[in-house]
Amino acid sequence: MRKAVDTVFRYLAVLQCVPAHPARKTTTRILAELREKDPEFNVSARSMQRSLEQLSARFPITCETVGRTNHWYWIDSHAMTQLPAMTEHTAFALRLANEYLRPLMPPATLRLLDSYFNHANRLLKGSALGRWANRARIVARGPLLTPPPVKEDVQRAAYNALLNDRLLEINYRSRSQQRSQRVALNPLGLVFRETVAYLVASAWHYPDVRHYALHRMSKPRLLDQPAGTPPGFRLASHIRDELRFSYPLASGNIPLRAAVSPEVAEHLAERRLSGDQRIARHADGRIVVEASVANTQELRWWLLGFGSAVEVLSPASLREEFAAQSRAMQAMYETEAPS
Amino acid sequence: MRKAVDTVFRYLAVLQCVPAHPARKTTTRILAELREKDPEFNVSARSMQRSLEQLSARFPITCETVGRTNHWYWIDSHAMTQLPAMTEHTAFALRLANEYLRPLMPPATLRLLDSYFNHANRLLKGSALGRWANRARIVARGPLLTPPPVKEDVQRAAYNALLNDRLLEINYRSRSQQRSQRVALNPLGLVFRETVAYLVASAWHYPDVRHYALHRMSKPRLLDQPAGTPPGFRLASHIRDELRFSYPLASGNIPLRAAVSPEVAEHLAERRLSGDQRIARHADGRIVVEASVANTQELRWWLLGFGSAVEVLSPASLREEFAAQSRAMQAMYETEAPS
DNA sequence: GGTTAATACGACATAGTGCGTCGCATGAGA
DNA sequence: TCTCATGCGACGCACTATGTCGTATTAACC
Repeated sequence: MRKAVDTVFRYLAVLQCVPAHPARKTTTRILAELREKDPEFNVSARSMQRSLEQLSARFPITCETVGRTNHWYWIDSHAMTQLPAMTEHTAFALRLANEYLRPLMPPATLRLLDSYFNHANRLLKGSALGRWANRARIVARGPLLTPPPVKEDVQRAAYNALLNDRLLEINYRSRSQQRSQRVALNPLGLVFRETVAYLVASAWHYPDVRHYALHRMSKPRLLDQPAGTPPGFRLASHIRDELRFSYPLASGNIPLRAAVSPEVAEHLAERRLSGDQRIARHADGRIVVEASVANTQELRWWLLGFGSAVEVLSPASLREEFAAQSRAMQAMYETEAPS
Repeated sequence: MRKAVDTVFRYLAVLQCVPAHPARKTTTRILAELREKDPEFNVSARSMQRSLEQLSARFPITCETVGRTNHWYWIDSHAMTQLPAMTEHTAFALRLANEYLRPLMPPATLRLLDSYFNHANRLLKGSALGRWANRARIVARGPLLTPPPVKEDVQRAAYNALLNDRLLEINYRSRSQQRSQRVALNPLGLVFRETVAYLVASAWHYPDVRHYALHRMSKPRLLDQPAGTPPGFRLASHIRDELRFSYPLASGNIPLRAAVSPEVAEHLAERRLSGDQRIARHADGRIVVEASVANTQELRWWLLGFGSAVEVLSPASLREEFAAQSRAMQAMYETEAPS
């Protein structure tokens, strides 16, 4: 039964089945995959050949003829079409997302999303929204840190190794040693800390689990040997243990009480620290914030950043930490600056 | 003249032209838009009606008949197809992006991107990558602040007003006043500060430009009157001026010199403060970082967050600021905590 | 309330095209 | 050299997409 809608449907399925550039599929493979996915895919091989040929006239797909068989692929993965089409609002949101993510994500990971951002930009360029570049600004916290560049092949290999549970052989240039060293890693997880991506892995024979920054890797090679997970390994608990000293992620919450300046109170009135946050204005003019928050290092950073605009009242242990911190700082700054 | 496979591609064009749910287009509008885009779109209106009806049988599009005219739209914006299909790596990157953005973006803006994230999640669910939820973690800086919810209609109206240069009438509940007030705003720009979105606008007759938080708006109504931009207004300079006290974005860079702990040095070795950052290890064991950085409030927050692990050496003015800050903190904490 | 414009939709005839089938050419592997 | 797999040209037919016309319904306007 030949209906144009069916044809459209089928063509879309074909287009979705054709892979993006580095990969490719033969005509018969595409047909087989589609037949398997949808049993009512009753077209002859000839029709499939014709479909692909037709589609290649209007979409950026081509075939490379090796021998007698055609291998199909998308030429330009940046040329993207989607149904339904992206709206201007969504395009704008994507543009914002891009700006937000740029200082946070490893560049190689971000590059995977480039086609989306490009698509959004192309859409906005034509419309009145194009001016929005000058009409929206993101005021970020913290300075813009420059993310270290990760080699694209390293990123791909690391993701693949983790995905397929395979050993990953790389040159690793650790911070302490100048020269890089060839190691085979047993990938267990990925941790992103600000802009840096770390592969959580155990080196070849050794049982201990360590962190390897992706940007210090080079010359990746996927080994055929399957990787093994140490019994009982769980990424969440590993992070808690491994990063205990630098970034403790305590499980329990603590009841925080702090006196804050009007500016900070205003800040917190809009973005609450927790669901149960309460802000009370005392008789003496001080504003006290109460909230149960996770007892983390990040909390300390964040509170400390406000300086004298925030005074931790309780828990007593946290107050003592801050008192010690301020004593140390005061001692530091009261001496003359060394040249 | 009905050329070969034209029908099929025309149907595709129609599918791309039909908007996602909240929006909708009439049959004639779709025809007009397509005719304008592609001059060889010589089909009768009747054909277009038939096309849409046919497509609605296999694709999630429907029409709502208001009066005598049909308004078409995609039912389920979550059902998305993109060409070429999303790869697993990209899906994973999107998933990460989602996690990164959640604490940063206004929820309503984030919701515009939901279909992408959902699409990615659906893709990952089936594959081996599904486990990646337990294999990747983002270690963020700062506690998770709860973003204030923005009403969806407010967000849409605000974006539309800015896009079409139209006056926006809303109920605004300012922080100081309990009751909300009806105001007509002249939209000029959007500013995102942490998770809060502000509309930069001037109220009806008044010449001064102010910031209106989106989450304090309700009952939006787009007016037909065109909005006007004050002569010489530029968002970037406005932010610099308006936010001078809370978030100064000074234009010039300052040469920062700071003594840091080994941990902070390690941190900075990976994410550089600036392109010219240098880290020197002095004879007495102290590590000194030099970089030219923007002279902003965020820089102070960020440096202060490290507490006694960072000692600002120069510029002298900045060091004096930090010395004063630490004196104030010390004074604060050496007195007993008030109950 | 009457009139007009706009839109949707059913019916019908016809052209022309998508699809299956067949057969041949070509390249790879045994 | 033989065999198998794939691509591709050709052919014929069924069937569907399309334009046209007429009618029903609604909104808008005087």
